[in-house]
Amino acid sequence: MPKIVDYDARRKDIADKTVSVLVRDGFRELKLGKVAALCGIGRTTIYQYFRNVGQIIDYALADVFKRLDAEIAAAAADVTLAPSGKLLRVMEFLERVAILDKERMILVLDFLLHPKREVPGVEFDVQEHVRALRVGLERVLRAGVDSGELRPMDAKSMAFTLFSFVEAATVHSALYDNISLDTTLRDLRILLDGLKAS
Amino acid sequence: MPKIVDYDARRKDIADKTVSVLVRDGFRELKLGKVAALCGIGRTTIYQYFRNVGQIIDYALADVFKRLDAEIAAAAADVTLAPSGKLLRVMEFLERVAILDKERMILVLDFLLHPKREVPGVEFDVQEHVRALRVGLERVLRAGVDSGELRPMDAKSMAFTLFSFVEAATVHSALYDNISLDTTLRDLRILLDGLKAS
Amino acid sequence: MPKIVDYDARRKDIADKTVSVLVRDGFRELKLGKVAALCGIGRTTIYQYFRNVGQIIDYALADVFKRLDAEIAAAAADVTLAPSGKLLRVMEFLERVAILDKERMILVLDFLLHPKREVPGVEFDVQEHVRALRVGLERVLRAGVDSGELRPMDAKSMAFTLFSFVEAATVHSALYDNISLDTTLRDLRILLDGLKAS
Amino acid sequence: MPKIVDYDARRKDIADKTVSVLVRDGFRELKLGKVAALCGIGRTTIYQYFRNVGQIIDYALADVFKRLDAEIAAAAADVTLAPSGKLLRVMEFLERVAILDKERMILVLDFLLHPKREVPGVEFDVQEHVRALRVGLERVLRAGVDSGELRPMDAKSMAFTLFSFVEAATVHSALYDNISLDTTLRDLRILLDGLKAS
DNA sequence: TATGAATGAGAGTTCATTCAT
DNA sequence: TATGAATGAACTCTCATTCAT
Repeated sequence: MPKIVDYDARRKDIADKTVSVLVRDGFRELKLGKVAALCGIGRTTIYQYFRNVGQIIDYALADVFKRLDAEIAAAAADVTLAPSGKLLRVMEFLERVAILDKERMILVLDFLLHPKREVPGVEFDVQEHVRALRVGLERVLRAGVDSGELRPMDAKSMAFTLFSFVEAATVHSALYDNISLDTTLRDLRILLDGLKAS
Repeated sequence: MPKIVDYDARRKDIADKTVSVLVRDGFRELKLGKVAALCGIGRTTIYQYFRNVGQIIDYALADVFKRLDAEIAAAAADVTLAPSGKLLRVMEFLERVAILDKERMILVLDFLLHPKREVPGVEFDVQEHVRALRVGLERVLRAGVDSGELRPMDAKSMAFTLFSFVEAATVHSALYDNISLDTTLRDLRILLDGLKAS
Repeated sequence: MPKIVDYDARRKDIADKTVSVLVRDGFRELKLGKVAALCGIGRTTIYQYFRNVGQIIDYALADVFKRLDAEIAAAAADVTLAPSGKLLRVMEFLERVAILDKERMILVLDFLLHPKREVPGVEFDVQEHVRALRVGLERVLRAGVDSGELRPMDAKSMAFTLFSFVEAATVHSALYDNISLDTTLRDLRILLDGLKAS
Repeated sequence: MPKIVDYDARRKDIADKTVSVLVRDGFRELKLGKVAALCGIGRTTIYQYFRNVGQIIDYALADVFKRLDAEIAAAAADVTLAPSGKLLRVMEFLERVAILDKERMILVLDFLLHPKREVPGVEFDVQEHVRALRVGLERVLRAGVDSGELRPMDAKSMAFTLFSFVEAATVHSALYDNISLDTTLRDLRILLDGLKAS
């Protein structure tokens, strides 16, 4: 019987290291050799796990959005929460990711800034997935407005604005290592409080 | 003096086209061949105007910041304006650039997101220049607070926040072609009004 | 103005050397490095003249058949020759090529033996071109039979058989360097004489 | 003794499939992965049976010639046959192989056309073995001439010519699937009849 | 025995850059 | 000045082969 290796764990490791190199050095400097070295494996071993560079990025992107999608869905389905509570939960989660998992979020931002795909072979449609996320936010907002818990507003536009907040947090955590999650979350709560019907 | 005009015009053209390719296709797809084709010149002719790829980007970045620096300096030096007026002028300018000259601003954002330089050979320090810009903003804010025109605030933090606004505008204009400059500026004015001492 | 190089001459040189390497060492040992070395140029310079390996082979094959086609057409159109004369001219030409330009003919034979294309990217359809050549031979044979100059025969089958003669000559000149063109041609003439109506 | 039977059977299977891939797709497309897939075994299992690719080809070539050598030897030793009978038996056998076992014969032809060995590591000397075969033919011819059964001839040259017949049959069966063995053998018999002393 | 894991060697190919006109 | 020619460096990816179970 062959060597026993945790296939999925290694896939994840390769994808993580790829994102790291990508974010630290930029797309132009993404060399599989660097990734392999970081993983402690041979350069060609990567091809046991991914067909090509594009597939690694695809995996990383799908992985990010799987978590984001799941959280939004979970919040939406949480019957113990009023719309404002759902909103807070989702936004806190996004901020948390933007600050704690900043490399992945920068990757997402890269693809938003360069729609024509940074790397040939990447099939994942970041733009579309972000749009879907925003629609999820919108739905929560609208539910709050309908129930009278949130003040009347243009839900679409507000979803947009709330997303800006996440983007800004991503940019800032890229720029400054010491962004405080607590402070950011406090600011967020104040902002969201303002959305409640008086 | 036709030659000199031609020379500088072509340098600018090459840099502009480079930024276009970069932003549209991503750094990884930046090929001098594409740039030359867009400029309608031979591939190697580029080397008559720039020593290498890094120098083209350097030129483009320097060009952006020359305008930004100049505007901030001009606003600061404008004796006809009160601090709040200077602030408005600077911020309006930045928003305008973010929306109307979005490719250049995306380039700047790219370098902010990837500090280790997207292209080897680029010497221009974007981080440092952005910091300088923010310090300029801070100075205006502090002057306003000191003169009593603006309400007391943490100027440093506020400069930071105001910059977020510009970054968000850049991301959004990358994402959506039809960002309205007017709406954005109106929102900006409301926001800045809130900074005035009552 | 750029370096002056005889573009077509170099293309031909590259194709010739490619065929040489191919025939001497086999398809598996066709390495562009070897070809480039034989041409006295850098490995990557080849890509100035051909898009990829397949294109080189395509060029070589097209080149062979251009000559073969031209000769068959010329013989067919030669009004000074009776059918038996045309037949002799064509067959002598084919034998001559098989012996004097044996590398190119071995290349053709390779593709006949391995219909699924030896090299990915080769588009030239050798089987079809050989078929066309045989049809040309057939036409000449039929004209001779119709005019009464040649004895009645199954033209299709005879064209086939005459081709075997060329193939055998190719194989033999591959095997033995000292195949005598004169002897082969003499045998050929005797053979073709037998086709004449008594 | 199931294991030993299995072992040899699998060696043969691997060699057969290797030849198939080789002949169908060309040497350049010979990948052990394809062979393993055709055999229904894992890619690396092949190394339980052969040390490397060259050894597989060696085995296949040796296998072909073992049969050819044996048949020639058997015919030569067959005291019930006159030289012309031996000749017929050998030639019929060769034709039969050329048509019924065409893949193996194409393999042989490949090595004749590319003396420098198609695959590095192959040690089997095809040229030499074919030469030996021809010498065997020659011996039979000479015996016939000496006994007066066959008409006087240059045995060496005639052995050569008879081989051409086999080569042509191989090329043709590669080209056209529906080569008729019966027709070919009938033609062969007529041809060989012509060698008999009147 | 059988085979997944792992990898070094090496191929084709691309491209920024230099050369030469 | 402008640019085709030329190429070295470097990258992605393939594959035979070895390792370890």
